[in-house]
Amino acid sequence: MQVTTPDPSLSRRERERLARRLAMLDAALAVFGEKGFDGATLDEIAERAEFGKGTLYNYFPGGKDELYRSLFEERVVRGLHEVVEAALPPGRPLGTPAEARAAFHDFILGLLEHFEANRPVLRLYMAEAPRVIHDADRMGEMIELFGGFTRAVTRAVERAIEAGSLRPLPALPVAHLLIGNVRGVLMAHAAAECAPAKAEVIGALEPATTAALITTVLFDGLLATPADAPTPPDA
Amino acid sequence: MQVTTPDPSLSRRERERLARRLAMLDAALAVFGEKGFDGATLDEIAERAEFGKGTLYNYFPGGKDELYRSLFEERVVRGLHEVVEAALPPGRPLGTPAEARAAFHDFILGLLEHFEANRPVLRLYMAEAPRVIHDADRMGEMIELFGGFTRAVTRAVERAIEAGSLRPLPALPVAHLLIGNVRGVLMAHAAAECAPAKAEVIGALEPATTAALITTVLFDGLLATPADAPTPPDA
DNA sequence: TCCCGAAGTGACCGGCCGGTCACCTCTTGA
DNA sequence: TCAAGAGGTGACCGGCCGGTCACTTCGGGA
Repeated sequence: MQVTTPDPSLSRRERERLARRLAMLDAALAVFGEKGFDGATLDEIAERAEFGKGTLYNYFPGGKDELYRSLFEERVVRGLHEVVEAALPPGRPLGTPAEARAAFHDFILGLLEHFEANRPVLRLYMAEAPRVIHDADRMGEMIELFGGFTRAVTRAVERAIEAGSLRPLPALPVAHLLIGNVRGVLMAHAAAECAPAKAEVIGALEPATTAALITTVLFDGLLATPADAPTPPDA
Repeated sequence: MQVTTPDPSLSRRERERLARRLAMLDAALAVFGEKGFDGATLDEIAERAEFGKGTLYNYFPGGKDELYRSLFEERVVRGLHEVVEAALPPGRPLGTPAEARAAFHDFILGLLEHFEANRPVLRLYMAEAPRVIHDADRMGEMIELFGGFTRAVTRAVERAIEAGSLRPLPALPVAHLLIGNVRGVLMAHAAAECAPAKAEVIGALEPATTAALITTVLFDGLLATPADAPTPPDA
């Protein structure tokens, strides 16, 4: 994640600044992820980033809030965008049911694998995003931040509906459902990781299996059909 | 809610004690719901409940934590149980696809209506439950608390699968998906209520419409079928 | 080599809040 | 009527943490 191409056009000074900024964001991600926004302390973030606390304010004058917002912009939301751009680019054909199914399956799997590989981001997303419910301004910002992602998914759903490969349902709520299903599974991941002793209540969670299940349920439906005997996509 | 049958078998003293306890829980629910666990102060809870702060410790010796846990047990989880008991009792027939569809539709609608009528509980559930990710012990308790609810839904799914009305998929993940879909919509409710200015990004949210949509997607699937023209269950 | 300013630092401050406890009040029962 | 104690109270305490700022360090140019 955050491949940080060194970009030789920058002066040494500038590159150093950028690297330090990233180190601070890394530390902040780790601490916010472990302790949550309120539980995290700037002292601990500064210590892990190996900078004095005062230096944090050079890079993030807005303090804790700005650190937090930057983390959401640069780690959480950017990751979501990368996944949707990879799996559902505007050019990807969705004209047949099989194409639509494959594309959304890739999207679901992409999300699962992305967060599998970025646990601290997952924890931040799962535990800290809902926090903003308590603050209308922050909630507004958050909706705006995630809006681009939701819109991209919605557009893909619209295209598939217009092409006749998906049922003519309202696209926005369908996109929400798609995303919500993955979010639910990711929440279970995070919970299982946090309390491994109770993990059996949650069930198996490999990305591939899970993506197959979600795709089956969402696209083919739960109801039994005559074609059921030759359809064993479960674990 | 919390109908609080006065129960004449109790002495006046005991009834008063119970009433005060409920008043405190009401106040705590309101404050936790508005400010979140960390943002809520015992002073404000005590003030709203019209008791001195010290009195809180007579009723909830464990302080803030116990108040919080009691709220989850007595408001959040109890509400979920009531919904599942009403819509998916062990005796309800699930033998045909139509029966299964109807039962789970009732369940989904029941959840939506329950939280529509209990906004503070909704806010607590949505914003504060994920907080426990940062604490393995609390997460364990929470999983245990919600376990009964999940198990009840899982059993209903199992019954429907055994009866042949649902596809033979693993029941537990399917139950998670069911619950997760509703949770996603409820999250959108909470978000829209918090930042009404941005609500258009989220879409319409009446319980009946939403329940119909979720049921259609989950049970019939998203893929277009030949029977699509005569199937307009959208808003 | 020395000077200067940009960058880094961490001790300190002020406010906040969970929890305590010495005091008060009000009921009860004799 | 009054004594006793159960129950209620809120001022206070101690610790914590976000944010500040006077001081130090460092690098680069003259």
